[in-house]
Order: sequence, then C-alpha cells, then structure tokens
Amino acid sequence: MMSGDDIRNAGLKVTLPRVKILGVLEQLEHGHVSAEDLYKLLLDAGEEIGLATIYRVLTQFESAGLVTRHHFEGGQSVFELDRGEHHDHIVCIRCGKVEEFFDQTIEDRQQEIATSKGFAVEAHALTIYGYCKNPTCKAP
Amino acid sequence: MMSGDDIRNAGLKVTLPRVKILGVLEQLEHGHVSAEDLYKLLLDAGEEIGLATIYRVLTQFESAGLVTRHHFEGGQSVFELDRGEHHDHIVCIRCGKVEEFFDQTIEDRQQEIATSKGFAVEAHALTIYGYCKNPTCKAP
DNA sequence: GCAATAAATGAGAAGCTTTTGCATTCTGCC
DNA sequence: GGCAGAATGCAAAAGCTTCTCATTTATTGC
Repeated sequence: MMSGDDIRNAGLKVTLPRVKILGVLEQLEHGHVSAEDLYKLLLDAGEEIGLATIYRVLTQFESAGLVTRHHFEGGQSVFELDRGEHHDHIVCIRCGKVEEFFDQTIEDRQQEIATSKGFAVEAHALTIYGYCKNPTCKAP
Repeated sequence: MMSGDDIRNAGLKVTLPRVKILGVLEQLEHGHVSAEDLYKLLLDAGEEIGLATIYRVLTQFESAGLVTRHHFEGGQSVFELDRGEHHDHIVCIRCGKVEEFFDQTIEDRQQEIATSKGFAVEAHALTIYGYCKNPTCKAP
C-alpha cells in the first residue's frame, strides 16, 4: 500500500495531484495505464488536473522507482506501479489485455548473453504479443 | 542480396526511392537506422527524396516482410532489413550500439509461458539495455 | 515504342504524444 | 500565519509520424 510517505521519501512534496495519481494506479485492475487514460480517469473522478502534471508526476515517480514505464507497440507509453517485483509482459494484440510473468530461466539466459558480449545489463524489456484465450480474440 | 524483384514481389512498383532505400539498408554496418537517419544518409548521397516517402516505403516494406521495425527506448522507431533470421537485441545505453543475438532457450520458454496462459504468440520483442565493453561506455 | 492508367512521390500541413515556459497556487518549515 | 521554493495548469511548442494533394513515374496493352 503506497502512501504520502512514498512520495515524501522520493524527495517530492506531497500534493493532491500526486496522491490522486498514486491512488488511481493502485486501484487499477490490470495495473497498466497510459498517461492519457490516467488523465481521463481522474477527470471522470471529478479531479481537476492537467495532462502536463500527469506526465511530469509519472516521470518523477519513475525516477523515484515508484512507477515503471513500458513502451509497448502502439505509440504511447504505459505506466504501472512498481511493486518491487520485476516481471515481463504478454499483451493481447486484439483486446489489449496485459498479463505479467516472470521466468528465471529467461532472466539467467539474458544475463549470460549480455556477459558473453561484454555488456553490463542495466535493464531489459521483454514483451510477447499474441492472441489471448478470449474467444473474440482468436487468431485470424 | 535484395533487388527490385523483392519489391515487385511485394506488389509494389519498382521506383528509384524504393531501390535506394533498400540499397542503403543493405549497406548499413550495424543494420539499424531510424527513418530520420535513413533520410539524412540519402540526402548526403545526393538523392532527392522526401521524409514522407521514407516512412511510407518503410511501412510498406514492413508489411511485405522486407523490413522489421523495432521500438527501442528513445521515441523513434528503428528499422532493419529482414534477412529471415529472427533475433533479439542488446543496446548500449551510452553509445547506442546495437548487437543482435538469438537464444533458443529463451524462445522456447516464451512459447511455453504464452501457451500456459492461453496466448497464441504472434511476435515478441526482447531488448536488453546496458553498457557495452567500450571503455567510454563503462557503467557509472 | 507510346499512350493510358493507376500508383508513387515530394512538400507541407496535420496529428499524436510528450515536454516546456510561465504566471499562479500550494506545501513544508519557521 | 507567513515565506521561499516547489508544484500546478494552461497554452504553446517540440518531436516523430502520417496524411493531403498536385505532380511525376512505372506499368500495361496496343
């Protein structure tokens, strides 16, 4: 459960917009939102907030490690609360559903590959795209 | 070696811009360029071409399977000739160098994970980010 | 070869997402 | 409560990519 303390610990002032954004991120079912969607969610909730603030705050949260940013295909960035557990994603290219997974074998192999090429791994992004099991998302 | 036939087989007319673009893609050392860079390369080579054409042609080539588009971090898409061999990437976050790799273990695990979640895999994108072995790219 | 026809191109405008500048408002601290 | 600095909202701007449209070009049948 995130709180104002997390914001404070990040060296940021605890403001209404920041608390609200953190709140929305926490309540999300799938956990993945674009800045635009987050903006709409807050507007619908009756909050008065600017899109610029959303972007600014999300970027700050990202730097603070509170939030992770993903670049799925489709142009816009997607954000999710960083609960401290690294994972990768599998995205349905029909309905957009996002599921998470973690696989130690893949993690290990990545490390080995990087090392063998003389790279020091800082991060990695693995996203699988496919059709989910939902009947309306069957492959063509 | 790509040629006009590849363009023709894609159902596209064999035009100078398309041939030139294919040519540049083929001669690239690293094999990865942004549309903008491709544009500059062609201008420097004395070609008269519009950026819009670059984007259009690259998109068409992508649909035709001649070219692959990647969304590395940094906002712009990066293109490379599709030589029919799937591979993933490891990118230096200091100098931007891109290396390729393929690992059957990772491929297999991805397939297993997707299957276990009821997904039919269509594509996947795995990119490792880190610092390459170049002394000037040492981790901070 | 050559004309007819449909496709492709270039230039600029437009579209989207994201960032920035600035005046105003708010938070943290005394 | 009041002050300094940070944060916000708005609008403008920036970056990448796509679209529009008049003009040019490649293909096809003759």
